[in-house]
Amino acid sequence: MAVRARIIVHMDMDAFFAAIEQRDHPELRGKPVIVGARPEERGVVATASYEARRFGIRSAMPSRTAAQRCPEAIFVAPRHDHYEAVSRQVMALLQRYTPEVEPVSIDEAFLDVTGAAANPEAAESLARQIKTDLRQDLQLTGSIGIAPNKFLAKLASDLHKPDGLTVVPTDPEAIREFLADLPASRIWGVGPATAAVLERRGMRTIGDLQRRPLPELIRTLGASLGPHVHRLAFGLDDRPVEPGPRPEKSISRETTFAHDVADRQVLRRVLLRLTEQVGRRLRHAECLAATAQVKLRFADFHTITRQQSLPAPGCADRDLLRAAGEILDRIELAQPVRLIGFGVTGLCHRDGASGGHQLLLFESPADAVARRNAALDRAVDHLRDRFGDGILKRGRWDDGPT
DNA sequence: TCTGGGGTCCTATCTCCA
DNA sequence: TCTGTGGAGATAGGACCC
Repeated sequence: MAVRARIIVHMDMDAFFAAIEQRDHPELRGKPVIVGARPEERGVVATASYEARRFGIRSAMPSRTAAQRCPEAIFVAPRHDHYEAVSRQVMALLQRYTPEVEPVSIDEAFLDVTGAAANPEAAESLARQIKTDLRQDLQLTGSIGIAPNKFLAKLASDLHKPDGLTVVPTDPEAIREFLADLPASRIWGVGPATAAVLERRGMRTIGDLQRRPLPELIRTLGASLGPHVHRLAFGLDDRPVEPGPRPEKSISRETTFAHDVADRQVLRRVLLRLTEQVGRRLRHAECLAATAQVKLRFADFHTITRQQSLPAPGCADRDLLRAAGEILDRIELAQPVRLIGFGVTGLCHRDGASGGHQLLLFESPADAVARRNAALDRAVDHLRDRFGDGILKRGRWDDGPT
């Protein structure tokens, strides 16, 4: 019996953050709205409304440039917690149609509707119903692509934004034609650096890639990226839709200074705050981390990361702070710093452990200290959850909070 | 123009150890 | 005891994505 082709839907919300702000604040509707840093700050545009995009404003553009291009633009500070709550509503809405929903980011998801729709026509009608529900229930719009696989569905959802619906043909020859004229950079994994390498070898469009043999792409892009790009150029992609949230693999926090900082004590103070924020998120996620990492970006934009393994996987502020401090002390500050960050990787779930330290029948003095520190961290987290970050401040780098 | 923040994945290199 | 080798893990950085 022949296996029926899969039907994959990709749903991508239109100008998500800006659309939520315009929905919640009617006075912003029809106006150029920019969610992101204010123009006088060092920062960029997170999302621009379609009215702002008409002025050439795009995500990741410096806010200062955006203000120059559109002086009447209204800048709004991002409300990430709110956008995440709306995102959960969107994902719940999609779950009405199939349990096979894979959230890809805060504003997009893949759905495998092979079981829910008998054919592409039925999938198209299902997609129209999703768009109607989004508009009626959440007063938001999204663009949808329907295709035999994830790569093509994502490509299709982007072709007719905003509020678009694009169906990709299923016939391989038609797929090849559909892709041929698109720039090579439309392939997942081909960013500016790889696109430049391809361009230097005369490969500008996906059609150019289709005409090159696999060994040439492997020579050009390597043993991993070469075959990946070759398959996608022909629209071949067998990655399954994986429902449910993805497990976290790292947690980090970073901040860019308004003015570059050369004072090591200032860097330590900021690093302390970032480390505590990461520790709190780690404990909320009930995870332990194996590795701590400090990131510095210097005035000339050169960026370095330095990491070290923790003595044992943990989530206690004291352990994270010790590692962060040791890493920072090892770094020579040849020039002022514009960005500092702290992160943890090598995460594992804290199954059955108490604050990262197993409860023991006969507790050693070190275990007792660790247990008391874990209890202290939990108490501090609880207070900060209720009253905000400013409620407690650590007295010294290696102190408990006071 | 002057370049955020939070992630994932891949690769190269180094170090340690058997 | 010394040397060579290969694998595993740690580390650093680059590219990419939203």
